[in-house]
Amino acid sequence: MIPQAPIACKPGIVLRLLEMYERLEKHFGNLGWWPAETPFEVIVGAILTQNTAWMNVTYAITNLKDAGVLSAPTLYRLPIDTLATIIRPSGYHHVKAKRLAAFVGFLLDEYNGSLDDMFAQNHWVLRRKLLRIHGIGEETADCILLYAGEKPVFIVDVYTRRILERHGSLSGKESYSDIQSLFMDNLPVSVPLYNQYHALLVQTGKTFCRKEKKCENCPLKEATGTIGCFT
DNA sequence: CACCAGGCAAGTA
DNA sequence: TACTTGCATGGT
Repeated sequence: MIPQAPIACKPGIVLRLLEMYERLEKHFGNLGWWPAETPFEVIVGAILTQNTAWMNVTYAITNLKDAGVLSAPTLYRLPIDTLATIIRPSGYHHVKAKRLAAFVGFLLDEYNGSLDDMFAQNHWVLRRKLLRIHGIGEETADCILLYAGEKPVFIVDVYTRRILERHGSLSGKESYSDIQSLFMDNLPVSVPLYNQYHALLVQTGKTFCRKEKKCENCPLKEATGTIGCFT
């Protein structure tokens, strides 16, 4: 179950965030994110899925597995154009090949290729290091920390923004950090909770809140209005 | 056929 | 700082 909420929180907002979570959880059940077999595969998927449909990412990851190069040392040895060809189905493949190479280079240079060593440090310190890697921004860094490293960091993505905006809880001008703080200051610090909450928001976004779709039958349709904070 | 997907960096004003 | 643009494939 959900641990106790943090001390420095706003109870009204806590209740609304938890109500939203419970409605989504009841509708979708446990989504079991991240869909990957290893932490390294999580990180590769996090980079490949940038602004890209997940189905296309699965094709690229299958290609990497078939080629036997889904590991840091093998990826690092691969010529960049060869890597780009292998991940081509995920789109932006020349850009993403460089981004994968940048991360793998960082991992080998700084931690001798060991993800355990990389994650064996304060995760906010690690977050700053990840953000310096070419191709890793805030969302990708947080995906790596939460889903590969099991660190309690809340992920903000386009669906998080869109869903909260449609419920009148955001003006649209908030920064990534503003929205991340909205969740982290008002929810218990919990890896399983952050894991499932983000997965639920993405699933809700895909199912009910895509650009072309209306919000019919959305589990949040009957939910209370704005969360507050920014409106 | 048009539209869009689980971002990010680089360029411009 | 605050926009704008390029990057690209495959499903619906």
